[in-house]
Amino acid sequence: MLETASSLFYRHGVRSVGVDLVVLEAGVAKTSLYRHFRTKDDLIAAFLEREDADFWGGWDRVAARHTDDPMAELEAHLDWIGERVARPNYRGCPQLNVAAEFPQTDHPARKVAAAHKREFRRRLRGIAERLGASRPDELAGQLSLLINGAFVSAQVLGPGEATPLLKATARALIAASKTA
Amino acid sequence: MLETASSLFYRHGVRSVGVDLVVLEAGVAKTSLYRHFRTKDDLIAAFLEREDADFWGGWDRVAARHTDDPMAELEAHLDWIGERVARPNYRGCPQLNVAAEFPQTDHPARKVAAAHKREFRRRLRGIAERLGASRPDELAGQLSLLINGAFVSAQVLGPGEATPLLKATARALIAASKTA
DNA sequence: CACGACACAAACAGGTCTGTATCGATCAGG
DNA sequence: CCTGATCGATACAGACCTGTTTGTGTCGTG
Repeated sequence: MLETASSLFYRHGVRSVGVDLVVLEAGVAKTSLYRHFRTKDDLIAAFLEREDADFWGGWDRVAARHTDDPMAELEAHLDWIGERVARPNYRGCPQLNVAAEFPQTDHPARKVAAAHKREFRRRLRGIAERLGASRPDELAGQLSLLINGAFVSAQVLGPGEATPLLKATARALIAASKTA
Repeated sequence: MLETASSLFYRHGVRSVGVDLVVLEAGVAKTSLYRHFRTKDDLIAAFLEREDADFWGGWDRVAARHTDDPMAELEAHLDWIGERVARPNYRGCPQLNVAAEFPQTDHPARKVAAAHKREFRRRLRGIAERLGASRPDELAGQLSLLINGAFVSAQVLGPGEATPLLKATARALIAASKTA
């Protein structure tokens, strides 16, 4: 059920998918949905938590293959992210999409999204430290801007452009982070 | 009327603002609104066109002060953008927000947003060429990712962090664009 | 077998949405 | 002063939304 809702929410946007469509597509009764999720807002938050877990699952799988080489790890992450962004049905980062759909920062889903982006920057800072950047938090911020930019720029990027652009940019930023 | 609609749309999101609220706030009749805009979708497209014109108005005003120094022009743009992003009521780039709210790429407002982002990259390429980058289109793509990333990362950036982060990143990218 | 927890189905309540229709007021030009 | 165009106000149509209620079935466990 949550999987069906997640797929619908991601493809068509959270606000344009009603609970009636979710229960129809999932083949469950509306009472069942409301037993597991108190409100639709809770369902949206659960959707983002699921996406969050999926994202870090993929991240950790990549990171585990490069425990001793932070540069290789970062490039592997950018490969993976660039490939995902270039997919034909890519519709942007779900966390950013939901944040754009709900301006209220106290919405339960917004809290999930904010935590996700904080964690994202935290992990980038870890890599920046291991890379020996002189100001790791600055490098993490730069990489965070870069990758979030890629998430929202899929439409304007040419096919296959994302990955090389991400990697070239990251290399330039890392080189600069050591000289200063 | 369009100004009222634009303010409401930007602050609360397009989908959560109904035409009834627009006409109430604008002090006009709904018949008048529908005389000037055939549908709400047309009103949304007009909202983005207005934002587009405003954005390039500000851009051109900045550019006019630095016609002979592309580096100074870019830094001035980043100053202006960073300041805007750091404002307390900043709610992201309206073009990106609407794109996130409407997955259908054939929505009239999506066409305005796509054209805006193409124009954005086109102008950045002009600056990259004048800067003497060896691959100006690549540098423009990098700067485009960077700035769009800043647009969506306002929530996660610390106060006053945006501008120095943007400028430091741009300098690193420009330095790298000349050596390669 | 019996019971309780959970499932589906379907109707409903109360509200909101876009877009239209109707009516009266105002105002400018001939 | 008359006519026509534009405006505001209001009610309405028809659809959609979230969430609840009611009733019926079904399954696993004691």
